[in-house]
Amino acid sequence: MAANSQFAIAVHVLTILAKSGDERVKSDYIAGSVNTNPVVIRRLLSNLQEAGLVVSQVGAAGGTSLARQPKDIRLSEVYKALPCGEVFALHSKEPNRDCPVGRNMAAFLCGLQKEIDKSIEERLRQYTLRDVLERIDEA
Amino acid sequence: MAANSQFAIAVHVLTILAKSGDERVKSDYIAGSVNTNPVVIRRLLSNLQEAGLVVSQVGAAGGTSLARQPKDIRLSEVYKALPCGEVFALHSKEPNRDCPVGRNMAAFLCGLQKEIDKSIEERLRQYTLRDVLERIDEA
DNA sequence: ACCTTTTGTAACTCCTTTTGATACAGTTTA
DNA sequence: TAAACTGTATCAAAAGGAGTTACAAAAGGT
Repeated sequence: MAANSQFAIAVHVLTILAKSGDERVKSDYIAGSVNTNPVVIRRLLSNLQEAGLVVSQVGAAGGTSLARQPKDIRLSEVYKALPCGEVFALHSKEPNRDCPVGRNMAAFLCGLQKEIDKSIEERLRQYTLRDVLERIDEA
Repeated sequence: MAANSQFAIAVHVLTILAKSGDERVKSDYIAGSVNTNPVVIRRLLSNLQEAGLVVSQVGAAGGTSLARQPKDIRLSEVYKALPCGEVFALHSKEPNRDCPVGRNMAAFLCGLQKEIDKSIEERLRQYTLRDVLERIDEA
């Protein structure tokens, strides 16, 4: 359970919201559907709200709904909204400074990380939430 | 220290081997350069050897060297050689079966994972170990 | 106004994974 | 045969994610 499942859950949650249209959905309901704890969902929704993808309302009759049409929400936005880690981590301990290779390795790898992240985002930009809905329904 | 730094270390290690040419390098030396434990290095080299990227020899005067020229080792091969996880994890607990969204979500996300992984590999295929050497040296 | 419902968050435990470390068997060289 | 390595098993330590409980703050209904 260590790997980041936040993106997966986020897509799931957003799909539920998309299906609910303008109706506000409660974290309790979503949690039941995703099969987890409501707080986990609220934490996630908090991130999505910061990114402007959803709108939540507190209080009785509160809940969350999409901030935009499904066709205007790209999965790349979802990905960027979450505090997911990079594809690979840099060295945990800094390499030995006496090693000529180690000295410049970090800079190279850091640049590579950014390139990869860009690739991922480009790929995810091809899908909107509406695409997801269609795939889910036709399956 | 939870995130996977194996890819980063692998590139570092392979660069050291590339710089050493045909000479066999000992895990102790590499560990000193990367600033970690020799066993961590040997575990990693074990993966790289399975993938046919390096050749190790046991016994006195043993050590490891590249199995091919740096120009013939692509970073995508390094990536594939390692048991790194996926970019995002699927749900840890299976979604509620009563939820129509949850039922088909896993299949969609699984396909998406594969697509992303392909993107990463395509990007990494553009770099050979020789490219890394050049970047490291010119910096 | 008050009570209920619901979000937002802090704090804590639990679990998993990665890393680091020790130990030792098996191999090879001299 | 002794010394120097790799290959691995095993364990402890560290970090992070996920699940929980608890509660303050906000909003609606009566």
